[in-house]
Amino acid sequence: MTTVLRSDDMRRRNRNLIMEIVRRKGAISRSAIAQTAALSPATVSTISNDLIAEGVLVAQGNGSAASSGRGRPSVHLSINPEFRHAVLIILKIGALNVSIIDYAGAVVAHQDFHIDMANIRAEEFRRTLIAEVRQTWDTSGLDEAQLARISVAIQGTTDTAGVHMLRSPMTPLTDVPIGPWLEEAFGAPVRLANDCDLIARALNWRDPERYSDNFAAILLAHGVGMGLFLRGQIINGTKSSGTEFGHMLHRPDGALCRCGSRGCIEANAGDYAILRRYRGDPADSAPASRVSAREIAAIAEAGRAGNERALDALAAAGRALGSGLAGIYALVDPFRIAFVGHGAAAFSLMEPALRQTLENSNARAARDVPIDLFPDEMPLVREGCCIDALSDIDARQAAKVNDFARA
Amino acid sequence: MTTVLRSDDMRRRNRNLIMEIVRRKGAISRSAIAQTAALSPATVSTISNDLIAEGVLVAQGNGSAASSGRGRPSVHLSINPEFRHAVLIILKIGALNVSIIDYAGAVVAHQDFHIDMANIRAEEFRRTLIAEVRQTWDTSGLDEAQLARISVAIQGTTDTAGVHMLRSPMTPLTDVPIGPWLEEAFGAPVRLANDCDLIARALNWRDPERYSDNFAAILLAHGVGMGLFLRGQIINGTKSSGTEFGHMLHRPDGALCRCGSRGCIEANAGDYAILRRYRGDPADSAPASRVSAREIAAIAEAGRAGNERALDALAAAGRALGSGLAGIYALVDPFRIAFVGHGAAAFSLMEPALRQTLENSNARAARDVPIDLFPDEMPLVREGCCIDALSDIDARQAAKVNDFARA
DNA sequence: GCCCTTTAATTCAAGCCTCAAAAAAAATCG
DNA sequence: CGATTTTTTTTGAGGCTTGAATTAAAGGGC
Repeated sequence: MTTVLRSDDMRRRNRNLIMEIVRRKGAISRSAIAQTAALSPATVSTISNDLIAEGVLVAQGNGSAASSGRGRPSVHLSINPEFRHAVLIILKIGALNVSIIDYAGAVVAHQDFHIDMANIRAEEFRRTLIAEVRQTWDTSGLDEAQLARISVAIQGTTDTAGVHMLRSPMTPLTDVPIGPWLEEAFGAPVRLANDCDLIARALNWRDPERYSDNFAAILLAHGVGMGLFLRGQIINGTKSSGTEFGHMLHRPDGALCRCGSRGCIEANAGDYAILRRYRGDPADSAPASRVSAREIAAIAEAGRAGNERALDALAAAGRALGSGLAGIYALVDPFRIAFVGHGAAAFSLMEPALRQTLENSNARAARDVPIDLFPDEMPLVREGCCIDALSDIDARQAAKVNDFARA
Repeated sequence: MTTVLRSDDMRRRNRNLIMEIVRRKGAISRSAIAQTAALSPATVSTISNDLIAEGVLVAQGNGSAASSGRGRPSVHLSINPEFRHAVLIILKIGALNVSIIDYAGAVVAHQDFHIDMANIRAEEFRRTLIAEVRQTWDTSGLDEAQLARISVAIQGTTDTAGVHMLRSPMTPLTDVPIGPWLEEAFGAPVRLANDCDLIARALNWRDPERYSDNFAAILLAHGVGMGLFLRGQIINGTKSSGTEFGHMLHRPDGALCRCGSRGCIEANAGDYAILRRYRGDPADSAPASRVSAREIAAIAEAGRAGNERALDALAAAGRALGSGLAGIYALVDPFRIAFVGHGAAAFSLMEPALRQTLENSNARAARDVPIDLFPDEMPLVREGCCIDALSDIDARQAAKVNDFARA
């Protein structure tokens, strides 16, 4: 069922549109905004002057930008970095990275911590997390009133609201209320998101031409995860965020997975699975708990040098990924894939098996699906987390102004 | 990227909202509309009087509806059946059903034709189709200017635009331009849609409480198809409509499918697959070309009486369906399923195997997913086709009025 | 039979919002 | 220094929704 539309909704949406354009372009004149947004100059003027008055945007005399000829010079608008700040937290096995960013997305403070969550109790985790975030915040020298949002990227699943961390390979703890913890400690809205979802979000942000309606980001690391966009919207569980692509069944009674099941895609394409097969360990042997990027790189190297076991292990990974994709492609026509993470560095050796698997499937046309590689996932996770935080601040500010005007 | 919003968009959307409410409620007063839509009585008054002036709605003195007490009696608004008419065409193996409906969705003419498309040439198909539609139209005695829309339900896939029929089990013809044929012959907009998608649409229309954000309709007939809603939107291929759920791989090198591959879900759960296994025919024997509903019912009957082969065949179907669902549930958390078609009448005997398969999968929680049964798919296909046609007429009319006002 | 109460629908003025056109601002060019 | 050019702002018009006031059309009570 559609929902009512009032005139302030109109303003809010056009305002968000302008913010999106400014964020993407960095610095842009009012008239250029009007053109890209298909809004009239008058409207852009009104809205952007409001934004400047609020302190959201700043106008900077065109400055260096070659006073490009005749006419009144355009004034470039840009995000006011000082307007608000956000905390980005990236939680992954063994590590906790905290960044403080300004409203323009620049990192103003950053610290990396080690954390072993394998045997941690919830209360200890809570204290550690808060202490390390606070410590990082303090190095920024900012007033806490400046903090408008905390975004957390996690390996694992969250509830849809992005409040609790349901399950994660980092820890045996389940249903961890990270959201409420941080909200209570810092008084700012908090949202958790799955790392793969954030990678997909980042790709969509970076290059909306390529990554718009339908595409997936597949993280090839210790585990295998997927961030999926369909019809321009991110698809995550109805109850939890993050698709469990890695735990789709590839081969009944196949190799043993970290999750305890057998035959998952991950049990064939995750780091530990590739290593296990390369070593010739039995398929039901316990997954290694940690595999370094170097080890995977070494296997790829061996494969390129012609090592049969390496080639076999990587081909198996390719087949598992291909069969999972074929399943999805039966539901939705083939779409672009980005393989992300250090597994992507070995992808060229998985690719033939993957494409062959697609060709043998019912989604034959998927054989030629475009695939991009991003061996380092961290910049994408950070970028996704960043845009998640900032666009949320934008939206909240727009809603606040609206409510204020109404009251 | 979001898009601009102007004040006429607002009006169009609120108008559509009102139409949706009137369509769903059948006859409803202005004040009741205002309440359900969360619009002010003033706005509803303005818009609905416009609609009445255009002839879209009619006002009927509350009539029978017990003059419910004090106060000025409410006037019920309802769709004006005479405003426009639509042609609904349902194409399935061996049959071509044509209905003419009025603007309120009532069938004013209907004819069923037999058609064998196994060895038909495109030109002959075109002529037959047009002739039979025209013949049915003529029995209605309506003026052709009354025809505002043609909606076609097909077994098979279409392009996303809903213009060409790409592939269908009905015929070896591919890429059949049914849309352009009919548009040229009747001068009304035409859209083709996959039958499973329409079934899902119908469920969403009938019972939006139950079938809203995430659910799937699975058609169990000769083939196995799926209409899938995620986040309230129908998901079909990026290039073709209709998910190919039936051709997801269930078991590598498994039973022979109609499509030529092996191990598809359909090759285990389609009519012919159940019959084949029941008879004890080898799994690679050629699929029967047609199986009647009675045959499936007989197998179910035998199963209920304890026949082992029948139970085995139906359990195999349940396992195949369960494994396909488990795959989807790994991507999206478990959602409600409606099994539709005569296979649904035998579902109780597939259910234990299906739920067991889910329980053994990684989507363990999916074991308790709610499942509804609709043994007769035709009313749903018709209803989906009907609402598809009518809501399109509504939207076009709203856009036309808007454009007119702007010019 | 008349007046009061109650509920539905309409009218009206006000407040937003966007837009086109005109005006103002701020440069360059000759 | 005035003409030209381009950007931005101002202004007036028109569309939309809304709350409040008004009108319409009943039933209830005396």
